[in-house]
Amino acid sequence: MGRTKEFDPDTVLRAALDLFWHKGYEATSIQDLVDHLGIGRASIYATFGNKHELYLKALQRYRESDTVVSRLSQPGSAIAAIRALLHERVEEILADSDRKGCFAINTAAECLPGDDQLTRQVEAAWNTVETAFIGALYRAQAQGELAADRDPRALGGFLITVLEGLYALAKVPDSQRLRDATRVALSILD
Amino acid sequence: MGRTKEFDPDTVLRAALDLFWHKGYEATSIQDLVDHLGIGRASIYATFGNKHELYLKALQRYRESDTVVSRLSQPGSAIAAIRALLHERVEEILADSDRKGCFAINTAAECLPGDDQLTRQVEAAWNTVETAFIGALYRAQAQGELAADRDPRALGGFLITVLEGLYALAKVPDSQRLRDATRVALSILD
DNA sequence: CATTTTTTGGAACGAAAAGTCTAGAAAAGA
DNA sequence: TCTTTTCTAGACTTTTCGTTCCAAAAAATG
Repeated sequence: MGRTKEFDPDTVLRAALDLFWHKGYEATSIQDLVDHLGIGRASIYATFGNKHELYLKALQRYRESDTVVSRLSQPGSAIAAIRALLHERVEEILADSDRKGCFAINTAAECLPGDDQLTRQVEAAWNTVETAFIGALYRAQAQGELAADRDPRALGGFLITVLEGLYALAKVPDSQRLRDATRVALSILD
Repeated sequence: MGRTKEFDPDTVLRAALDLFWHKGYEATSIQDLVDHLGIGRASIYATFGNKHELYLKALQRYRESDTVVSRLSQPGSAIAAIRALLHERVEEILADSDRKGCFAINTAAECLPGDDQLTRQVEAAWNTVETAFIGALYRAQAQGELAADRDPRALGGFLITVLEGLYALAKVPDSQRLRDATRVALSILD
């Protein structure tokens, strides 16, 4: 019983994520959200709580929609998957006229340290990605594509550092720099 | 003629930089600045203009105090200088209990794109660092420490990407990850 | 069809924001 | 020493912030 919502909460959350991603936490006002989400103030508060909770949920939504883990755990060559992922991400960055970068980095740079909940989310996000890299590298060793004396853990830490570096530089993208950096970084796997 | 300032503008600017670095642009209010700089509102506006101009000057001040260029152009082995710089920066990141990260990245993540003046400053900052890396790599080739068939430009782009990646991850520092990443990255120069 | 429950848009709230203004204090030059 | 000029502290203004409240509207149940 009772009236049903006129909107799809997940669609609205996705729109909120886009806005936060584009403008950052502090610079995005509730009025901005009202204007872009297509629903009223009261509906925002009733559905998502306050601004901070909404941002937190947007970050969770961002993490859920990230494809790194699935891309790296597909069957087939793990090394090829890593290479394809990095190249794909660089081209994505260069093609994005909005220059939004990585939502996790944007969050980290603006809100960390000092926000414990966001800190935990960002930490978890990066741990997830790093673990995916490490897992892929172990698979690569099993597949004989990575020498047994290489250290998957160290290489995983290296790869996420490079990936986040690329996303950091994405705010002022230079196609040659980003492609060169990717190529050099991947040569580590040869 | 006329009264003299009771404060040293550069000291105050440095303090403003510290505060912006710690809290970010939007989250730092003029009141915060008044409380921390030790001078009155009117003095802030009279000396530095509005908040945005003050932030811009703080960023310029940050760039001027950066030591990457001088560290990389010291006489002696250029490769050793690059290695020392990266290791030093990682230890600096790990030792910084404030977890402020890199002011340029923080600025880029929060204020770019959308602020043309800050964009130009961040772009110039990164170009300066990248150029310093490239110059050091050319010197390394001249010194016979880097093979002649390596591409200093591509390696320079790679090194700044790694450095900024390390700074991005500095918000949730993991000593093993950062040290591993640095070690792997520097193995490129072997 | 009526009742109940929840959503909805917009008005309203107090707090805090950025920036301005004014009165007085202090230093430099005559 | 007296005048002039600039600096300083804090009150003030206007706007915008995040959040709450309220009356009307609409869907689901009986």
